[in-house]
Amino acid sequence: MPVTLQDVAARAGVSKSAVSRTFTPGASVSAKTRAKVETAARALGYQPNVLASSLTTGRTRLIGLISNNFTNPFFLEIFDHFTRALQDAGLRPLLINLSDEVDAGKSLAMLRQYNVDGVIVASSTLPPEFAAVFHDAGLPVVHAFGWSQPSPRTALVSIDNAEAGALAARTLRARGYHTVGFLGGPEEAATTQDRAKGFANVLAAGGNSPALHYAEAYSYAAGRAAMLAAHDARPDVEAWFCGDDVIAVGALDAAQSLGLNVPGDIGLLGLNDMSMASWDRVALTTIRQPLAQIVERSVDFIQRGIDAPDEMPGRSLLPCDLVERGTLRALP
Amino acid sequence: MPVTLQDVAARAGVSKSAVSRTFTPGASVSAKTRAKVETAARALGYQPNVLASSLTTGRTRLIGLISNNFTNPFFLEIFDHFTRALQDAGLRPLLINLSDEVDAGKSLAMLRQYNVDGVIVASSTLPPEFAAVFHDAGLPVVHAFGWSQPSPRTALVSIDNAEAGALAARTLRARGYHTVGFLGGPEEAATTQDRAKGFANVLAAGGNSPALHYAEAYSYAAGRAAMLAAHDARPDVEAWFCGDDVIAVGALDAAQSLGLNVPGDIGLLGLNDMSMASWDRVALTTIRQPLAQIVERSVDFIQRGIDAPDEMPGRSLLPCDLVERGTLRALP
DNA sequence: CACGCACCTGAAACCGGTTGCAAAAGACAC
DNA sequence: GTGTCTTTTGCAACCGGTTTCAGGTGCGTG
Repeated sequence: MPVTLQDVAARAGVSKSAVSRTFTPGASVSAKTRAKVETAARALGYQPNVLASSLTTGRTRLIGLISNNFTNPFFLEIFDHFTRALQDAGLRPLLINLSDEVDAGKSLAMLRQYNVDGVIVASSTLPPEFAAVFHDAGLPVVHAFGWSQPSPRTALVSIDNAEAGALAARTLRARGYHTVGFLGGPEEAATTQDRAKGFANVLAAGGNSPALHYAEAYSYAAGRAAMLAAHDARPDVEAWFCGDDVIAVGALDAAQSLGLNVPGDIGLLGLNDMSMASWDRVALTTIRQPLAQIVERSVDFIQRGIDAPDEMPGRSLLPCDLVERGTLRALP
Repeated sequence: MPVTLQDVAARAGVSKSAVSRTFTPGASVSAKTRAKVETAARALGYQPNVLASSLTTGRTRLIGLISNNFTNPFFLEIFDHFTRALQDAGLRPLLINLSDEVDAGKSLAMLRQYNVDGVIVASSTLPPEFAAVFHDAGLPVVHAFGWSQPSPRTALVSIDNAEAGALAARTLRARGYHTVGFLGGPEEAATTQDRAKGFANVLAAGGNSPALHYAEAYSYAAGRAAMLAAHDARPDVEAWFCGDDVIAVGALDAAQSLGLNVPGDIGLLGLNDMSMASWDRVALTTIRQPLAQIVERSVDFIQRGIDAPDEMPGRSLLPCDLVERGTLRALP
């Protein structure tokens, strides 16, 4: 049913090779045959079969997009940007949901069956070693939104998490909060540790140290539960830097249910600037991740990894900034 | 670098065919050769190349998952379910973001290059004709979350939108709201019209007709703007049935900014039951779409469409139910 | 007009599998 | 041990492309 190279060749009265070359940039075809082929192709509605050509070229233009974060609304924005950016680069995302799958080997097998040209791991909770598995299998990998310590071997695009933590600490201090805490995401995640470290370092300079609590997941429910526990343990904390926005919203509602006024009684600071943070009834003061740039850079790195596999994997830490809304008191 | 059928055959001391047959369910291989092949394959870490086999079988196990709704948080839940369900069925989603692309032909070309086995259109705003384009190209199509009038040719899984509208009307009436309105999503969408119709029909039975207003998109900002305009035009309306939850949240904040108390001064009813609807500070009363079942059924239909292309496309309208929260007054 | 050269072109091999076919091997009954 | 029937097996062709290679074409030049 679908029209093939052969069909076009027959109709144009040339060989398969001629047709193939017409569609291969940089191949040697005369203007005349090119014209003949193009007319025939148009008439037949010919679409080259990428999969068939991948057999010989070894390129599928397929990119595995892996994530385990399908409950965090910020990731819809991430997917939106990634799908567009990949499409614009002529690549196609094969979306892999790792939410219940912890085994990197298994997803590697899935992706190799499809000969993907590269892998983008979009997750702040998957460990660096996870991405390394793909690298060891000879695939270009970019870990986006991950940890920020020097990476073993894979490309990385992320904010500087320690710097984000530091920015959070400076922000809270500038607003006169003395006793502050970190209400982080999953404790074992490298990003969480990086943020905690940056946060604590700045406080240490002033002779303080933060209360540390962790939510079990990046979700509203986990954030709410963590805040209740954290406040119970440390009712003296005046402001919490939350692991991310969705945790912060959970914390916000927990505070409300405890009868605490935000930002009067307690301050909350998020991270990400997901779209809901700007809803009036949320109005979350937060640290913005430069989403578009992280995605753009990631796709750029993946392209480079494909074109020049032996080059050193890139590494890019982008700056964040503060978005002032209503959950921290104003600067004095 | 990657290990091929040939390598396994050589190591096992058998022909390529034997290896191929070992991995083809239902093929005729003796237990002895099967064992030899399996040991060799395991030792080499062999992964059959789906793409190569697709050349002869015509099956890629790739499914195009098309959506244009990357700003509506409910769709993250949809993607979560779809990716899992497809994975469980041994299929892989090729995610296509149509947000800026209106041309069905162009996305068809993209998908044909990859020989997808089928297409799932997950969108309430793309017109039925859009899905039909894929059908005409000979691809199994399922339109999920779409309109509910008899479909031209493609499979459809959705709620009964007219019935959802009717349920909304009955719900508002039972709570004593007299003058009510529909604050729909994009006016041209078939789903919007279906919901409006069902809503109006029930009211007509009581001799009433609803105020009708439409948001320009399924987004917070559009919902907020639409509510401001709608209230300006019809300040007498006591309760609005909103096109979906994210529009409803926009409306909720608009009401707040107008100094209206919800549900005291004005009632709001959503549709979808997205996760944020249950946030304390949202607490949206809404009509729940049976997300998991819609997805499950869609994947089932796609499988059937692949296995038996000539069968009539399926059609499934699933029931919704009311989730009572805080944006409508209680039953008397 | 013959020669050299750059440029095009088609035949054929190949990518990694599947499958129809005919021959080989086993199973079974006698 | 033989004949027949059923499995199992390998060969070779094929899926839809790409690419090497050798030969063909057209051109400018001496």
